Amino acid sequence: MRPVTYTPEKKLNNGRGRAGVLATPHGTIQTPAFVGVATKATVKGVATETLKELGLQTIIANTYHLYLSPGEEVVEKAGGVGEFMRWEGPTMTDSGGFQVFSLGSGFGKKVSKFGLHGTTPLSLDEPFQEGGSASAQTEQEFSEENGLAERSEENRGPFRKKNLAEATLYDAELATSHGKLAIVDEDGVTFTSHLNGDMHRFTPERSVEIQHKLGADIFFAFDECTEPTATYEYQKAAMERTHRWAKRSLAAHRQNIDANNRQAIYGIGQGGQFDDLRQESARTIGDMGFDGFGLGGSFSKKYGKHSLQSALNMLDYLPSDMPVHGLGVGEPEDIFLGAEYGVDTFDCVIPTRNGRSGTVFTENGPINIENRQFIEDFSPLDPECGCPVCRPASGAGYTKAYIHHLFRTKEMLAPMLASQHNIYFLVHLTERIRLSILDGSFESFRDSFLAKYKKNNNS
RNA sequence: GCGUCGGUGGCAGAGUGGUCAAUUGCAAUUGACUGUAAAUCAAUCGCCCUUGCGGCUACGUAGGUUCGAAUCCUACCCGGCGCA
Repeated sequence: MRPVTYTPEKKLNNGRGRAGVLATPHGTIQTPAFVGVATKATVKGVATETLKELGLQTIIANTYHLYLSPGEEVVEKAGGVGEFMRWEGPTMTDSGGFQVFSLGSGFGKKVSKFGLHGTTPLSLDEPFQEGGSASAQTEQEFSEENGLAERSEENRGPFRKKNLAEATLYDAELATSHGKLAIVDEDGVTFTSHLNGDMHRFTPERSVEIQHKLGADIFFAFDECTEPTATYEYQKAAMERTHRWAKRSLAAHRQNIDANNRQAIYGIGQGGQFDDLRQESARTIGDMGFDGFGLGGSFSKKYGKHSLQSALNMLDYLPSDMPVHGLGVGEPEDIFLGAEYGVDTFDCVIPTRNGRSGTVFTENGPINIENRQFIEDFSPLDPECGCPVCRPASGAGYTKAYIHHLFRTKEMLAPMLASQHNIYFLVHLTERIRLSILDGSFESFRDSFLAKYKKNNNS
């Protein structure tokens, strides 16, 4: 018996979307469900005991970030990521593959033909022919977008001699180039920080090893998330590499009997915006024997409106009843879309990231609570919301004017309240979608919700 | 009263003859954010408009020097400090 099993309860007429139950060693998840993002073993701004109050059933932490700090051994000693943060429910960890994308695109990701034991290091300045850089974004552009100051804190990880040694073996020049690149090779990925010179290396086996120590109920195979705008050739190469890594991730997991009894591994499908690649990826990953499937990619609006839609078609080629997780899918419209196509669980930073910058979800579309117009608005964030911020058990909820004031005065309670409200909003939206699937009203619920939600912002 | 230093856009504070409608920070206005290098980032921020290497008004007030002044000179007003 596998540690995580999925049981569908009811399907939509399209034969794709469904409601079901995902059973894990730490409890069941009623799906579709929204998963809280706890990258560094904390949902930013929300105390663990509050998470349940918001309706979250599960959280997902990040391998790369916990490896950097406090280190996977510490988390293991703490009893696993769930125990570490005193979360009693089901947990997930992401593999760190996304960092190949987010760090790599920032630094001008390069792909090396030479593996760990290659004799001739690839010149850092030389464009790689087999697909080339996945990103046209320059380092300078990146700096302007992201701000240098924030990087140093994020990258201030423990210095690891072992990784430096590996990386040095891999490419001596990297040590003195101050890590302007994330370098992908057949064996894995070398990450470097140009601010502090730290080097880190992930391979599928290493990612799985770390995730075993993190101990989540569900974890992901190490993949390469690509820039959605990358060329067909690159997407294909990255996808095939991801498939090879998936096989290795799975093998590494199956070797560990103990972990096999306690943890489930999901394989991640890629393919960018190309239907044939997506199809191939679903078939390949679906046939490998994973416990579940991760819909990989990056579906930010800036990459076009229908990138998610086309990626979702790949789910048709998976074994039926294989649980599906939508990685980084969380805009209300996208949750509807995902649920319609059979995504069971969704994780997304958007409730907390947007919450921290003052964007608040409401039934009538998102608002920016910092805007001047709310200075004397004494109504709740969303009149129809039942969250602890809008409607605490003790009485009247917080008003827009109050939260507006908290943001204006930079009080730490401001992003906390906004994040909590946003999490509740998405959790309960997903829950209502689940209920609508169960009672057969999905389409009408979707249409009425979106009509209202999009009325004031036709995005 | 004498001496001295200083009065710059909402605030703080650069600039000290032309490339200054004026660096920068804060505030303000708006926008962005989809497996978190994010309690972050971006744009705008004197007035007018045909939005342009455009016009106008501006650097305490009033004059002056100069082809040209926020920048130099004179007087006055105001403020800090020192001495009476």
